[in-house]
Amino acid sequence: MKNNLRAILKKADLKVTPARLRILEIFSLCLCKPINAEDIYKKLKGKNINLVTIYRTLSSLEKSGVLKKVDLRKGAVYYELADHHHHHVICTDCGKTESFEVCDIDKVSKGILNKSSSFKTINQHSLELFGLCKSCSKG
Amino acid sequence: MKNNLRAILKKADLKVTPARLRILEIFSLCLCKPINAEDIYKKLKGKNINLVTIYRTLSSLEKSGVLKKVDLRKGAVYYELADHHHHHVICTDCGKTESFEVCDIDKVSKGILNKSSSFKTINQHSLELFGLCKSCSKG
DNA sequence: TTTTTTGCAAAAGGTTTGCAACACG
DNA sequence: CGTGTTGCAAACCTTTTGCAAAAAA
Repeated sequence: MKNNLRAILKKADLKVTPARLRILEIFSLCLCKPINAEDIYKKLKGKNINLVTIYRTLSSLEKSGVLKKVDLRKGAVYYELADHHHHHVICTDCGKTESFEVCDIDKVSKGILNKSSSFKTINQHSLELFGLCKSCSKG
Repeated sequence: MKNNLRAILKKADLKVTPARLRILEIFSLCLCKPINAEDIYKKLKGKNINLVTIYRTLSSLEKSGVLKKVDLRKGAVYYELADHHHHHVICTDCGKTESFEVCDIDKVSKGILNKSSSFKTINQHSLELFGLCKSCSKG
């Protein structure tokens, strides 16, 4: 597993350092929901890793395509592994997050590009659904 | 037109004030692309309206459903009128923004709700496409 | 007149930057 | 050893908050 993480870093042209391994490890264990810099910082409490390093690592990993940003409308930037395409449903009350894989955006994108006079390519998209989970919609 | 704006504020249960009219006016003239607090502040330079007032107004207008937030991945919150449903294609290089109306998310949402054991309702969604415009993809 | 709204100053997040020390390859 | 990475402190930028003065209904 550790080797797997090393490989990811090498492929991304990033040097293998303890901080980066620890951060990547968190993402690989935490498949459930996107996390932000502060979340990671807390999980690494006592491991002597600076918040600044976390921000810088997140940024490098995003630029090299290992992580992607997710907008959860929470005032901080959240990230998750970019390894498989999916999206989220977020409870606007308690923040509960569920993911889903259905996504026809590529079709939509093609249609847009055909009609658009000014866009050439579309390579990313954000799609998040917001609503209420069963516990929060009671009452 | 001014009357139209007054009506919007009244319907939203917000008192009619010069600051709110000016801010709403900007949105009604600026149908093209989402704007943020700072943009509005600049457009109102010399009109003696405080940045704080702008933030508070944006917040009230969003809560009452007149405006909606748009995530353009730019580090600040952008808003636009919530009057008709559409989404955006954003150039990740120069920020050029185009909008489109096609959207089958409601179907997707229904599917998700049917399958989900923990979500009850979905009432909003974000969907933005990111890519390169023709000028930026040259070279 | 009562309740909101506004301005000002200040604080509060979240994120970025400069620079010297350190560590990977 | 050279270049990339880290820690620290400080800066930055966007947004929020407290409070008294001003304005809407």
